[in-house]
Amino acid sequence: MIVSSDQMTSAGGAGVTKDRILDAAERLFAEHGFQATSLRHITADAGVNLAAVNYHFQSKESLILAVLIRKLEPVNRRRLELLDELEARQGDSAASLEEVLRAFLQPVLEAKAAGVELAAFPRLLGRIYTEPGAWIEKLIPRVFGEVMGRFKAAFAAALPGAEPVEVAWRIHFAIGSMAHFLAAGKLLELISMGAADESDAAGALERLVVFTASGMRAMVWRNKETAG
Amino acid sequence: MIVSSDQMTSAGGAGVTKDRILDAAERLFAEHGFQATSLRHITADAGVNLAAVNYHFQSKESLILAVLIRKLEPVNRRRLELLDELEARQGDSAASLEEVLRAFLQPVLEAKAAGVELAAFPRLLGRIYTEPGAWIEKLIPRVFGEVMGRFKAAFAAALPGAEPVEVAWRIHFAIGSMAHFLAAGKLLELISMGAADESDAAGALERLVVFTASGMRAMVWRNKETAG
DNA sequence: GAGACAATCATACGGTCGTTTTAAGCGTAC
DNA sequence: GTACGCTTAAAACGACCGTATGATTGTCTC
Repeated sequence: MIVSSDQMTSAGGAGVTKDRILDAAERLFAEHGFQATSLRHITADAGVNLAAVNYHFQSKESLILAVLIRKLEPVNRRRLELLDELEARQGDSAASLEEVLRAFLQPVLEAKAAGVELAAFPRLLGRIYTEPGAWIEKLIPRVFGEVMGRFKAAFAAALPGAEPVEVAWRIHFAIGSMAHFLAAGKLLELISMGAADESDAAGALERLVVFTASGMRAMVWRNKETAG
Repeated sequence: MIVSSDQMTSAGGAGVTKDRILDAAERLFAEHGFQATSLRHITADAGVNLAAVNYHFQSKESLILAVLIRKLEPVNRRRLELLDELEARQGDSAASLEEVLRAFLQPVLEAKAAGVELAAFPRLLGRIYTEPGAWIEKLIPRVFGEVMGRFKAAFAAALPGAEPVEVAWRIHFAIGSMAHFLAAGKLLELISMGAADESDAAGALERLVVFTASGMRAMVWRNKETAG
């Protein structure tokens, strides 16, 4: 119960309590889901008072948003970094589909490998449009707006001849493979009866890139065949 | 408050209340999720008494299981039907990857097109391994045991040269694309900015089959190239 | 008709939830 | 040294949760 004084200064040491809440919330949300995790669990785990949540964040919803944003921001920043490098290296010519996919997928799988629990987010994504009130819709443009725009253009450039609508379908399927891997990775062990290792980040990335690149390209070819 | 007498006979008319509960629960679970849907919501929506849930089902968990099993059984029966037809038609030679995929995917998309709300299940799948107590793990073998076994063999036959572990990876990715389409179909409209139509069942099936078939095959080829 | 029986009813129990209120502790500025 | 932010603390609020209980209903069997 002894707290050093610098924990409470407003000018000096920054909000320790706030970060403790965020850390505990992130851990518990990932483990039990959002609804099932109560503020009392979080504050008990963080060793802070219950009321601190509603003081630093205004509500549980805002806390969830803060946790997700903090978790996803570095991933998306790394994605844009890789895409920047890629485009700088390519110059005028378009980057290959595999390279764009790698830039998109690698930061996520890296984060997963580094122990960041990302399983909660795909689950949340699927829930956004079915939850009453759609309380979190504003998260999408805020967190994914830039990434979505940049990568849509990159994918379109890497898939010449595909209409924008078809590019969207392919991106959607590719995200699906990734999201399902993140959210239900353990299911892989069940399908393979223990033989496959979901924690093999490098192997997973390579397999994901090959799988999605081929799937996305196949749809282009098919389009060309049937339509052109 | 006037109820016809045949609603209460135990011998004659079958459990009307039970079905009303299942219907309301299915609708509300799909709309709000499992945790967020209370038994009071369900019984109010079904127009039955609160205690009826714990009378006909023993607990909320059992109700959830009953809802899911009722919803998924026809889908999986149809899957096996299509696979039976396919294998009977093929005789000794293996069915093509596309055909196996179609048998696997079509019943799900058909059900979705027919208005059966399936979005809740992928979400649940992702949650199974993170929920405390894993209260629903027994659902997987019960509902998917036969389907999983039969289709694993069919996929392996359609992907000659692939080790079982690699087949599992591919199935996992393919399921991911499907599950993500079911769970977050509306996200597609957002990516395409309203141009793509997620309710186009035939188009979705065709795109899914092409995408996943190509992805799964590409991993075989790559394996042959690098390993052979 | 009387009793057995399954189904439905109104109601209550013990808990937990998110949030609010009120008070206290602390560093800083005047 | 005292008034003033900012942060934490303890306790309570009203609401809702899943479940259990005991009475009541209508129907069937004898």
